[in-house]
Amino acid sequence: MATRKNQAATRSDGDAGRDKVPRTERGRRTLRKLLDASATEFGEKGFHEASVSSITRRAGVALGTFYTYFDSKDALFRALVLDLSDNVRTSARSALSEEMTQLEIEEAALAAFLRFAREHKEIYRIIDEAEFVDPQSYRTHYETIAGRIEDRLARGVEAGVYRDDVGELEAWAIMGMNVFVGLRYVVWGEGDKPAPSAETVAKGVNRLLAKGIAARGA
Amino acid sequence: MATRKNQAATRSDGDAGRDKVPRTERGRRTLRKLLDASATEFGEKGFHEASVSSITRRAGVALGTFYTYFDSKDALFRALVLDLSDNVRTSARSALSEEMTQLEIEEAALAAFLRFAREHKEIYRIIDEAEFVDPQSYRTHYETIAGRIEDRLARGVEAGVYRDDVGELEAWAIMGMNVFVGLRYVVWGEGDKPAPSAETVAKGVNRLLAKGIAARGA
Amino acid sequence: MATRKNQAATRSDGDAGRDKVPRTERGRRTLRKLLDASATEFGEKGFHEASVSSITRRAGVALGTFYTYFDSKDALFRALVLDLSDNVRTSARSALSEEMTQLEIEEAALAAFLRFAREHKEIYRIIDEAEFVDPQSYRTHYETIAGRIEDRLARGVEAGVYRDDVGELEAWAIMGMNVFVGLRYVVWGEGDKPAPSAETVAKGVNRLLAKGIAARGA
Amino acid sequence: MATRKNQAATRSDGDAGRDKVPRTERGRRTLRKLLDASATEFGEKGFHEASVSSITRRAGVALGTFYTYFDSKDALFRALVLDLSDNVRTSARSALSEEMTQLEIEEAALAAFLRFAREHKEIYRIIDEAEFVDPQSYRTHYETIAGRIEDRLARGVEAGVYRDDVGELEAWAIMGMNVFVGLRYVVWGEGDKPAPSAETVAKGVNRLLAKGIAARGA
DNA sequence: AATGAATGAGCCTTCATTCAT
DNA sequence: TATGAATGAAGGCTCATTCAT
Repeated sequence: MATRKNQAATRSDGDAGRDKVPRTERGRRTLRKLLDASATEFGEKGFHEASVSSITRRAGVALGTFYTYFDSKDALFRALVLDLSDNVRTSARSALSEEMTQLEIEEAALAAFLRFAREHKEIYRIIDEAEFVDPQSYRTHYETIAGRIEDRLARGVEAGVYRDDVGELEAWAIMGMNVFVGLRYVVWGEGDKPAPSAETVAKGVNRLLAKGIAARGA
Repeated sequence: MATRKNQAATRSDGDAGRDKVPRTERGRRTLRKLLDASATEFGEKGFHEASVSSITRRAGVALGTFYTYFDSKDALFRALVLDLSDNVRTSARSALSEEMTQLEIEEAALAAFLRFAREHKEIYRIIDEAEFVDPQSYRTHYETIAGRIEDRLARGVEAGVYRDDVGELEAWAIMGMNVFVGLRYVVWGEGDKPAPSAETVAKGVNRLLAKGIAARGA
Repeated sequence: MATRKNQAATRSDGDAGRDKVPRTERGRRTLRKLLDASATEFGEKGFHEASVSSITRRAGVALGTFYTYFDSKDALFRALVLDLSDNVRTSARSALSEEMTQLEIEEAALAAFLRFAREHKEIYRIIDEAEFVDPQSYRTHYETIAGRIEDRLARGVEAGVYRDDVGELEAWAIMGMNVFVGLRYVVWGEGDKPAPSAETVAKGVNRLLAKGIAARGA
Repeated sequence: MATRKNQAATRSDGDAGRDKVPRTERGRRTLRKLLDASATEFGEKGFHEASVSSITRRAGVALGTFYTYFDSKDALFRALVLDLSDNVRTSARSALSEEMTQLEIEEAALAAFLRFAREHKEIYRIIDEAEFVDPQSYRTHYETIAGRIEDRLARGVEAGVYRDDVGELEAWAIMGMNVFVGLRYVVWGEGDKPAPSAETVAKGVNRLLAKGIAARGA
């Protein structure tokens, strides 16, 4: 059949499909509106329930305009995951300083993440759904973060403030703690009483991280 | 349910849609085939990519037969999440014994979970996707597990083996560690070298849990 | 991207994609209705203007029913071309008899084709459009017909009624004459005066075929 | 035009939509680029698969520029068909001379057409597709050619070199032969052995035309 | 209980054409 | 004249669910 190149042939991963870059100022503004609208839409409805037409409606542009900037709904989702990953990193990084001890850095990083998540609750749904929509970026997202934690641990070992056998396993454990306390205290909140502050939660986790839960004499 | 707003008038929430219980032996066998087939299908494809017709094809029954046993695709998914939650619990419970110390219990529980996940890798995808398909069962799943951990922590505090200020926060942190090391070492594996055993991973996490990562003198 | 197997991946020619065979009597009736409706629709509008929904409307079935029997609009078109090729052949064959001379056979074949085209004017549009929709079946259609004509010529040579150097070239020339007089006198007709009968046209072409147009003495 | 019923209110037939004539040298160059690009594009993809944006990309101009020169995709197609018809005629005419006999003229005309088609294979696809895109120009194209052949036949009759009952029917038959041997030997070629020359094919067809295929004594 | 044909709402994507600059 | 962003109607296809047998 030589007809229709029937709708988006499932893109093989090798094919980069770089989203089109706008050449005018107006184009840049439209692209921004689409990205913002889609973050909200995906956060509220999840990938499958989200619709391109609803996204363009939110953005206040015509349906077809979407395809001026993205090859497909999938492509937009991928762009968004990258964007959010970047934002998390930037936001965490700016909370750290050279004068902190390694444990303080770890605590500050968690607090920064929790504050970010408080402002961008949709990040949980979007990242989590990447497991199904784009497994590669899901895996990359967590491996990247674990890698950064592991690097920090290595510096702590070097500095003699951490046991010298901590490594990758601990990095993944720390990431898991951070993600789940964020889910519990930031995304789901308390229900009745006010949610504890990001700093309170971070301090509690940091205590466990530093000393464990065993009683002194045990 | 946040999925397809199908022709069927949205059922009011009160209507539990109890799945039909088969009355004959033949019926019981068909139901079992459907459940097994759907676990595989959902594990491989995720909820949205999975299709009822593919599930019935795997099960070797006609499409229409599905609706003799389940009200909807969603209902099947819900049943599956409950089933898996139960299985995880049973499997963990059987690994514990009265003679263990609290920390040993915690370690054994994690090891049991990792072994279970090794056999049922699909559990990650299925539970995770519940966040989108049936948020309530997703939340309930994790709250239930956290609750069980918290109970064990309370017993440890009572017994004087844990610091007396550990509680819910620590329970969620522990659950997060467990989930993420499972994701890293069981679901994703090593790539090159053989994945570490469930016991090795559990021991490593338990050390962090007991003593933290700070160096002795720090 | 692991999502939607995005609409009919352009089928590679190797993949047969056999249309689904109905298992019940009702199914056979529905399939027949769809084939008839699509012949009319394609004949009236051509492939691109034809729409699946219009075809199902004509057939009096629901849109989705179409996909119970065909993988795609393309697949239906392919099936139709085969069907028409078969019908042309059958109709021509039944007009021939063993007692005819080779030239009489050739004339009878053309007359039969013209009568068929008179009843099924859509065949021209459908076959012609295959050049664009499914080039392979277009080429196959004409090569098959030319092959049949060539075989008949060979028999005439053997019998000594044709010059002994006629062959493939003459076969294609004959097919071209037949197709174009069909287009002129059957499909387009006369406008004012009544169109000549199939037999009249066939006789005229046969005279050219037998003796050419040169004057006796020339 | 049988294509897209676009937003634009269907233009009444009276409005010829004369393509805009460029006033500057730069304009003339742009128009030429567009025409050349579209001949290639339509030849490669056919009308429906061809896209205005691909044509402008080939031509190296912006999308919007297209509408400076043509009212629509259809208008461009129509212009192209006329252009090709003209080219065929010019090319054939230049191959004929006053000294030739009528049969020699017929042979030379076919040879010239075949040579032209060899250089412009796209002509087949474009003319054929006119049947669907612009039926009027399709019909006109063939009626014009048949008319020219008929005129030549009349001259042959007058000169006494043709039987005196040849006329329109023979004209259409001749055109059909010419078109189909072109399709067979020029457009599709041989596959393995080199395609026969235009002259060889023309000579073969001319023999059939002059004397028919019946054996001498038959 | 089982079967499989039938239903139709829903949504992604294409692309000719318009328009503001 | 040229540019390229914006528009939106249109249509192919999917698949959960229903229904007649």
